[in-house]
Amino acid sequence: MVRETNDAERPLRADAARNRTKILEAAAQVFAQRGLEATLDDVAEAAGVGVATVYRRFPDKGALVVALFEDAVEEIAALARRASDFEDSWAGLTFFIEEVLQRECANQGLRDVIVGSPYARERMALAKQRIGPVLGELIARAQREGLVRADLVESDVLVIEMMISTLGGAANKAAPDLWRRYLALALDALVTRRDAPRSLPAAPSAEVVLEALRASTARRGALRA
Amino acid sequence: MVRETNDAERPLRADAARNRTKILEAAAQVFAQRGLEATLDDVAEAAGVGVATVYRRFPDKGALVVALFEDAVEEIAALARRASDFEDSWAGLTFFIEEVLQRECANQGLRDVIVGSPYARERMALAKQRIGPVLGELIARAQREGLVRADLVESDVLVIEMMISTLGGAANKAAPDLWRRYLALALDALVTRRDAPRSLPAAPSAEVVLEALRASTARRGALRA
DNA sequence: CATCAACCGGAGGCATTCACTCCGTTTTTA
DNA sequence: TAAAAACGGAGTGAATGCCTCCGGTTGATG
Repeated sequence: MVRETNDAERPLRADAARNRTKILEAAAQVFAQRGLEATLDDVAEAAGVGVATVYRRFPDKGALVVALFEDAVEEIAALARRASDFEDSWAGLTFFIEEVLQRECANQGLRDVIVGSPYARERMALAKQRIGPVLGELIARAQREGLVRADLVESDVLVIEMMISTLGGAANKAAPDLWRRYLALALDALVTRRDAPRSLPAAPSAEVVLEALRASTARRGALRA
Repeated sequence: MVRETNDAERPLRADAARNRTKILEAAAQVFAQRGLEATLDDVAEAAGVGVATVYRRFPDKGALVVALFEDAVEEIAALARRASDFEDSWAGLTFFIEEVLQRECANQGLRDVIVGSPYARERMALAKQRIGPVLGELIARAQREGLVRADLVESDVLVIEMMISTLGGAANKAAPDLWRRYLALALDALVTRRDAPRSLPAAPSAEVVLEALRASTARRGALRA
């Protein structure tokens, strides 16, 4: 799952290698749950390790983030290619949107990376350059076939995913599938025409939704006292 | 526009009253643009006044926020009532959503208040208790008339407004009307059935959109380096 | 089993941010 | 003109967060 020690260097001592793994696992867990705003101290604690040990393996927070998420980003690029191979372009498009959204909602850290965290900014910019055209072509095909509204633009998809994942990630504990409701709603907006609306996954109680709402906008300072 | 000095107290000195006004105006401006995460030091500077002067007039940040936004919140409650008076329930609903959204997008501070900033939390909770039923009834009426999808729920409206205003507020400088595009999209999702999609306000360049995206999720730490 | 490089932990260092206060000076009012 | 009111902005204290230092421990090696 994670690349072993650098190729040209002598292997790590057994305990060091063990700790490196523990760190990556803990980081995956912590960043997924709390996003990149989690501290390396948090990661260290979750790994049952001192902070210094983390910094001994990874020069800084950004390095750890990149190590953790480059696979995930790669996977998204692969999803775009798979989506564009669908016979049914609309199915391909929804496939892509849903798969990405699911990953973003399950993983706040991934979402931060995608939306442009400076910890992995240019890495992500590169990926976007590859994904963009593929996605754009898929949309164009769906439009040619009259399945998707003609005025839809590639960046709309990004925006929609960002809007939904903001809520989805925050709601994760109380209502892990809340995002599916708004995905369904969004998809209904993308088609050229429809008769009956597709059925929506059930909404949780208003309290849960409101709480998710608040959590999702937690720009510090604005929302914490 | 803003209430004068407290009723029972002796009137402020001329310069003090003048400054109080300048502070409120500056705060309105600053909070609108940058949200409640703006500092009282920022407000003071914008007002051309020392921080102490701000604190002399308002015991703390929360007091200033409440003084600034209670009218705006009240106005939203009024909008809900006006909306429910519409003959055409769908028109009423879209009226409400659009008016609120416009205010939220033009005013990040208002958005923070609505979404649950602790600076005005219970104030807002009270307002929601009044607005909720009115909005709920309006939705129910539109559903009875077959205009709005049957599975729409009151909190959905809140969620949609929050999702769009997140983006809209952030995009304010580069693309002040970007939110209208996603509002149009969202409305297309709410109706029971439609043939042609309503036309969408034009999308700005992808760069602008991406930048807005990034700005809108600026949870500090996750996105600032 | 002895040696020592590699590794470990976690207490700080350092820089930043932000709400709020203190106090010597200035302005208003009576 | 003098006292009361108000002023400004440097300063305080409390977080927060990235990262480092260093005295002690542990694992590979002969």
